[in-house]
Amino acid sequence: MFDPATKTLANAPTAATPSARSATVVPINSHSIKVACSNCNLRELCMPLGLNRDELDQIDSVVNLRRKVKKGSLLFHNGEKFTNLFAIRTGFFKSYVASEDGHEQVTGFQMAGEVLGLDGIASDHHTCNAIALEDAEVCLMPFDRIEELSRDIPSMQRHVHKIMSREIVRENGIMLLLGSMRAEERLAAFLLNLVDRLHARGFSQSELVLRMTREEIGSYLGLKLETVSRAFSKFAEDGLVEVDKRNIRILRSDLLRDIVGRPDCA
Amino acid sequence: MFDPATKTLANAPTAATPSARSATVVPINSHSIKVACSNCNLRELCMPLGLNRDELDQIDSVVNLRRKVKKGSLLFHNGEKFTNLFAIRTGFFKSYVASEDGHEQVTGFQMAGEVLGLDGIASDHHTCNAIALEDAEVCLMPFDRIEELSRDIPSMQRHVHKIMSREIVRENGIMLLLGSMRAEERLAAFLLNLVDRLHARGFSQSELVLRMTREEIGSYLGLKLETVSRAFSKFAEDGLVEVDKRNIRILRSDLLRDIVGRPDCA
DNA sequence: TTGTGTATTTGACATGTGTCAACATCCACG
DNA sequence: CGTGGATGTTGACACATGTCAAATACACAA
Repeated sequence: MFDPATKTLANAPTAATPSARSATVVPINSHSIKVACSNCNLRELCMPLGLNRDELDQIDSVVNLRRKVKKGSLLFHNGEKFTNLFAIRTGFFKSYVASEDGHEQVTGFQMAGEVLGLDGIASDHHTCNAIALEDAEVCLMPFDRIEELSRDIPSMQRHVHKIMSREIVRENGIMLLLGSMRAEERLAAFLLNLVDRLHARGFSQSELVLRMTREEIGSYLGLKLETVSRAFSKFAEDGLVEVDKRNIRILRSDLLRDIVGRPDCA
Repeated sequence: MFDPATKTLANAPTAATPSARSATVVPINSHSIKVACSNCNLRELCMPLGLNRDELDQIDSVVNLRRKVKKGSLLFHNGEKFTNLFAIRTGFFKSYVASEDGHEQVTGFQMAGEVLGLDGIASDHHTCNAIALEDAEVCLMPFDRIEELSRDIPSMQRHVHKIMSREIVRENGIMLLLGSMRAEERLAAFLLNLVDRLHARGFSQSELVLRMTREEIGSYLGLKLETVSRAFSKFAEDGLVEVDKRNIRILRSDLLRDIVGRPDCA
């Protein structure tokens, strides 16, 4: 039907040396390979702007470990001791909580430049799980070092606060979605949100590849997978999107926006 | 039927001088009235423990304004410039977001010792609204001063981070509730959560007075007010609670817990 | 290549919750 | 001491979404 974006989520080189494949924690030698925050092309997404050379060096000295996470494996899990925040360099994650009876509720999907693990600060232990939906690489940010840096660098401190507040605001939005929207409104909001975030990372405004199953979308949106599937079919039928499995092309984002905005437009 | 708790939410003296009633912002003279954080009986709820005299004095110098908020009036609203966090001293609030079409989604109910306004940090403007459900008094905490303090006092810094993380974790729980629970499970979870928080403040483990309408409960839980009412009636019929308007007595918290835990126990 | 399991779509039907309406109750206020 | 509006309860019915089932397509391993 159409040619979905095949570009990987980050512009970072994906050709990891095969010999390093098996290691899960990779120390970075900042002399040989310049892979520190200071020259990371995602810096503007996950670090404050306007830092001077000295401040960047301080950050580099804190964020110097990477971890590769294979598709399907956990980055952290409920109950695990909290020590690091994780900045996603490449790949795509879902975070979720599990209720006592085993039900899984997806609480978010995270992509390059976003931060995982904020839930762990409250009690020194993670309260949710994060799993890679595709092969991924994350930067480890030891939280006590982040706090030290925040004390030295006010813009860093403000940045950390903004990241946490942003997550609170995001979840407020999800509560609105879960509490008052109907199936098609939810899916429309979801698609627009995803494509916006991808666009901010240099991808198409209209094409996206879903990294998650219908069931995972449904969990996130408080719907069953069949309902998600039907909503996709409805959108396709109405000419709002083209759907080819997980390849989505948005044809009428204006109409999708209308659906989100007005609860009663069928 | 029974005698609901009539005690006000905080143990602080409620007899404000009538002359001060009209003022909305009341500067505190720490010499004449000792009403600073350092001797506030809610300190253990909203400030870090283990601070020394000097650190407490620093906090007192930052948190020195109070605001009275009459029942039904806004503490802050969407779009308003963010400058302060608010610690609730007495009273009860709801926070809510509004969608474009006017729908209101309650995002939380806050009581004494809890903090409001964290949503504003992300963009320097509030993104939700907070309204007093009963006459209330809050302490104003200028956020830039809080950040200064956090740089000087590591335990203060950690405390601020924990408060924000706690909010993230709370909202994760609400997402689980909204995404996967049914009406009675939601209401049971809601009641248990409320009574727990009240109990932590010295109130009964079994009796509570709801400060919000059925409609507000419904908005928070993603239900219509009639559904909330029916769920209350069902609980009463089954002998789990006694319901007399907004006065609730929990008779079988064990069974309420069962309802929350097991989705399919009718 | 064939086989096996996962993911997705679609249909038929069930049901939980929403919608609408009537009524009861209570509080604020004249 | 009434009275009107907000709040809460309950019933009848509608409908959006869940549930169950079947068919298809695809990915991946043998």
